[in-house]
Parts: sequence; structure tokens; C-alpha cells
Amino acid sequence: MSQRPRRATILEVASAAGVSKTSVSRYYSGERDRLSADMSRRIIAAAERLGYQPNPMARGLKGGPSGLIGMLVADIRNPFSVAVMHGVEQACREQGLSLMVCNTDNDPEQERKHLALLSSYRIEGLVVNAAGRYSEALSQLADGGTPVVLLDRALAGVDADEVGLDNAAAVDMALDHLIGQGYRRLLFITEPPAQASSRQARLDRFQARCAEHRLTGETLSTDLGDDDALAAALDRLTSPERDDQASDAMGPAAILCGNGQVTLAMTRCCHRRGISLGPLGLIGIDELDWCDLVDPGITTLAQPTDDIGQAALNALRNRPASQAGRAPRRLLFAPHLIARGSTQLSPG
Amino acid sequence: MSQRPRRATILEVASAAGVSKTSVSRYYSGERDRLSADMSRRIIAAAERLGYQPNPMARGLKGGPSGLIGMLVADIRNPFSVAVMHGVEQACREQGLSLMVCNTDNDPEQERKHLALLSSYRIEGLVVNAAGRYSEALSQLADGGTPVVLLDRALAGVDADEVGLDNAAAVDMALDHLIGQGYRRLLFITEPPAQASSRQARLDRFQARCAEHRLTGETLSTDLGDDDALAAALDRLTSPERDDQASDAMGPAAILCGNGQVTLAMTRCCHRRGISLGPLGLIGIDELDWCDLVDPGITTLAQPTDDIGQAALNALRNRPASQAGRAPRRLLFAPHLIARGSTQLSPG
DNA sequence: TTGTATGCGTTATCAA
DNA sequence: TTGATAACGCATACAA
Repeated sequence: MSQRPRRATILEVASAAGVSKTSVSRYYSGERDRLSADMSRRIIAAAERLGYQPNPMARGLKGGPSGLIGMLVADIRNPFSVAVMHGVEQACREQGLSLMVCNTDNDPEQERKHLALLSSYRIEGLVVNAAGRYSEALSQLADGGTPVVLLDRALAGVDADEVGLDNAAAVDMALDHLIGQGYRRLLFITEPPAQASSRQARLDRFQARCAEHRLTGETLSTDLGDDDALAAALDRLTSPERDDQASDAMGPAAILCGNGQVTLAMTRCCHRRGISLGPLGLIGIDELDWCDLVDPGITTLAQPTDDIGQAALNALRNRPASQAGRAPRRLLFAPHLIARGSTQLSPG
Repeated sequence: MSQRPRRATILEVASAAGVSKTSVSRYYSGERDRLSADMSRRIIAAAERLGYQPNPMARGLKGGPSGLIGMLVADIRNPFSVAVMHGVEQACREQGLSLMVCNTDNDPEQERKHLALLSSYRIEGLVVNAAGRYSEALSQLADGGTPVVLLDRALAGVDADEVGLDNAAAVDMALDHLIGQGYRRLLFITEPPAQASSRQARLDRFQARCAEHRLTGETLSTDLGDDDALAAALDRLTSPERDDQASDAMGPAAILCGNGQVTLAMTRCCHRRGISLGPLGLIGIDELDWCDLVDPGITTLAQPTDDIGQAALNALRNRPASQAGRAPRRLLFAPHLIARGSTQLSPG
């Protein structure tokens, strides 16, 4: 409709209200109490009429607060990431902040670009859940004073707090549950650990605890791309034809899936091969929509994603002014066991 | 590490390189060919050393291209939205654009805020998948010349193209499939149609086609909040105790779920009540991770989400300069039927 | 081919 | 309590 739909500027509002632009600026900078009632009235009237809204770019140029939080997500299609993002978002809303999300799709180049963008938009904080490599750009941002929180991964050389799952506790819970249910031969499956510290942490803990308990604890690292690797591991676990000893004597077998993606891939693999769960144990880290729906129900360790998201934003905001030399904080959350049929040896 | 981690400015690069800032600006504005080799070399060296990167805010202030595409998502936890977002993102990457995503969580206030933000960041286009109400802010943005594409919903009064599923074709496919499989009593379940035009379109088509075929075609609109509504509808459909006529004579019953969320809720409802699918038909619009995993497999109509995402970005970019009076384009995509056990009357 | 000067919309500093 | 003016970092018309 309108011929000149360009957004009104502070100057236009000022002249329309018959005041100086400084006053208008003050009004929008939260110094309303320092303006006379009459002035406030005229400003708001003019602004209303012109549909004025301060331009964040110009604002940002001057260095004022942007009210912007950024979030970098490695894989937007991972339900866990989305769930946490939702938590961050809720927290932002409560504090009147806006959240901008960039998906890097595990592409370092994208990560760099998005980082540069967010940084130049003067975000007041950044939640990062990106590829686990060291990032020069990220480090620069953190050194530049922008609070950074690492989500679900640690990154050496970057001055940032960490928020995520208590991986050791999670693995312990999984193992205790499996052992308590009578499983004795364990297999841990993970996506490549090099890409995320949490994967490595879970893997390490798994191996340590298995050794402690003197249990057979094998591990498989795969990118889930080829079903064959999963199938092979499955065969090894389920077929009792082993050289060393009679595996039956060693008791039933169970799989611990390192995250939701693995749980999906593994469940699918079992489903295809007609392997029924329960007799073969299956427990996964991360709760998913469908875990109560597929056959005996998939036992999971649910992460408190909302809490994690909230904590991430809090860590961003409550950070002590002087960071120098301070050891990064680590906010770890315990998971919640949801026991279902897939870890029940005999159908209840 | 660095004491003065503030990002380097064009001026600093210029003086470090011993040239004027204009030349540096030119270098970064794609006019490198108009600079002498020597100058280019010095500029890039200085920029490299200082880690210089142009400030998009300052750039944006002047009105240059921002290389930014915005996307508004109503519910980030909806896998369909995420899948489309991924498509948009891929397309952006190919064109060297950055995508910023804001989740409105179906909150009009959030939508308004995010819209204002994106708009002020001079986005070159906006993909909107938000609540289906008319939005003054959105309309203003579109009138202001920013290309807008409506995703999966129409919005009267907004000058924008539409991209999404061919809802009529989808419902037709579903109905043809169900009827072909022998189902005769049909129930369509949708989330509140008022919130999204696509829901209404699917509902309308369902009713029209059922009338055409002289089939019992009931509908249920629910927000999925209470399981009871679903359960009641289920009972009505499955229990043959009806007043009008012997329902058995009318043949087997099937449910068409209006989207993925409905499919999930309905599958869960059936699962809880021990109703086996197949004998009760179930088909859902939207393919989901777990559809091949739960009991007989859930038949779905998969949307070509990547194509839709691509098309959305294309619509944004290839838009004729003068929009005035032009009827909005409508880019509709046909779904792809994935037949599974849930629409097979007798187990194959 | 290179440089100078000006303006983009806002906030901050200072003066009134 | 208010206003004039100088930055902020960059692009661009214009001059050299």
C-alpha cells in the first residue's frame, strides 16, 4: 500500500514530536524517568503514528546492548539439540532477549561464517553446540569478551563454560540398570568420538566401568552411514559362536547406544533383522518421541533438556566480569532413567 | 590472550596497509579487479594479520546487500519444519547466503519481536512458517519490499508467494490408497484448522471427496492436548454399537492424520489401548523417523521437504522486481506415498 | 587507479 | 530536563 514504506527514523519521530532526537533516543533507552511527562507523551504519540522502531543496526554500531543471544547448532535435525534450543529460547523470552539460531550442519566453513555474522551483530552471548574441533573464530569471540557456553562438548583453548549431561553418571546409571536386569555382555555404540567430547567421555566411562566390573565391554565407533558395521557388531554379540569361551555362560547381551541417533539406527537394524529386544538388551542415551511406541518399548536415559537450556543461558548472563585465569565452570546434569521393555530379559 | 580483542576496523587495516580505507572497502565490495596488484597484496596482508572482517552492521546501515535470509518457524520441534529449514539452508549455502532462524513457539508476541529484529537486520528475504493469523508486521515488511515466502500456509492480505504441499493431491492420494485397500469408514484428525491454512485445505478436501465417494467421512479437530478426545473418536470409530446402521456392513475403518504431530498422538493412543493397526487403518501426512519401526509400520505421505525448502529460497530470489498487483505465486509439491502395514487390512 | 568527504540511524558527551 | 554534536564502521559520489 504505502509508497514509502521505509522504516521511520529517530529523526523523523523527533521532528514530528517537536523535540530533539536525543530525547527520543533517551525514551527508548530506558531513561524515560528523566523526561518530562509532556515530552514522553508527545514522543510516544509520534512514534506510534509513524510506527517507529529503533534500528538495532545503528544501535549496534554505537555499541549499545543488542538484546541478542546467538546459538550455533551442529545438526538441527538432532532432536536433542532442538530440545535444548527450546530451553534456551524459553529462558531468553523470560529475560526479554531474542535468540538467533544458526545451523552449521557440521560444516566448519559454515560455522566460521555464522560465527562471524553473529559476532558482528554484537550478540551478548553465544551457545555453541558445534563440531568439536578447535575454532580460531570461536576463541577470538570469547577472548573478545563475548560470553560463550559450550553445549554438550568441551573445547580446549576456548575460554568458555560448559553445560551438558553428566556423562559419567549417565553411563553408570545405564550400566547399573543393565547389570541389575541380568545382562552381562555389553556393547557400547557411539558416533565418532573425535567429533564431540561427550562421546569420548561416555566411551571412556563405559570402558572403565566394564573393566571394574570385569564385564565383557566391547565398543563400536561408527558414523551410522553403513548399516553393515552395526549389523556385524550385532552378529558378534548375538551369535554364541565365539572362540574364547561359551558365551552363553557369560550371560545375556545388551547394547548401550551413545545418543539418540545411534538408538534410532540400532533399533532399525534390530527391527530389520527380526531381533527382538529385551532378550537382547537395548538402552539409549536421549529420550525420543517414539521410544514408548516401538515394540517392547525402548529404555532410555532422558536428558533434562529444558534445564540444560536454561542453565546455558544463565551461565552466559551470570558470568563474573573478570574471566581472566578463571577455570571454566562445568554445569553437569544427571539424566533420568525411563525403563521400558527393551531392558527386560523375560517379557513381564 | 590479546589485550585489545576488539575487532579490527577498516581504518586500522587501511593504515596498516598504508592505503586509504576506500581501497580496503573496495577490496571487500568485490571490486578487487579495479585495484592494483600491489595494493591488493598489501590489503590482504594487513587484513589477514589483523583478522579483519567487515562489520555487517555498519554495512547494513548504509543499505548494501546483507547476504542474510531470515526464517520464522512456528514450532521448531516439528520435524517437518526442521526438514524444510534444512532444505532452505542448503539452498542458502549454495548461494553464499546465511540463514538466521527464529522460533516463535506459536507466540504472536515473539513473532512480532523476531520479525522486527530480522527486518532491521536488512534480511534480503524471509521464509515464514508461523501462526496463520494476519500479521501487521509481516505485511509491512512485505510492502517494504522484502521478499516474503509463506511456507505451508496462506495469509490473506500479505503480498507473498506460497510454497508447500499440494494438499488436495495429498488428501486424494491418501483417500485413494485407503479405499483401494478396502477401508470404508474414514476419520480425519487435524490440529485446529484456524491456525494454518494447510490444515483447513486438507480438511476441506477430505470432506469434499468423502461426499463424492459417498463415504462416511468424519472429522475431528483437536489440539492434541487431551488424549481423551482422540480416544473418544477412536471408540466411536471402532465400536460397532451405532444407532444409524450396522457399521460392519459399512466396512473397515481408517484414520487419516493431518500431520506428523497427529500421527504421533494417534499412534500413541492406539498403542495404549492395544488397538492393532492394519485392521484399523492409519495413514499420516508427513514421514517420520519411526514410521517404519512401530508395529506393522505406519503408512505415510512423505513431503519433499528438501525440494520445498529449495523452492522457498528460489521464490525469494527470482521474484520479479515489480510486485504490484501481481497475484501471489503458489508452488505446490506432491507428496510421496510410503505404504506400510498400517493400511493393510489383513497381515500380508 | 586511488583518495576525500559525506551520510546511514543511533547513542554518548557535553553544554545549556 | 533538554539539545547540539561527535562518534560508531562502512560505502559511495566525487575529485584527483
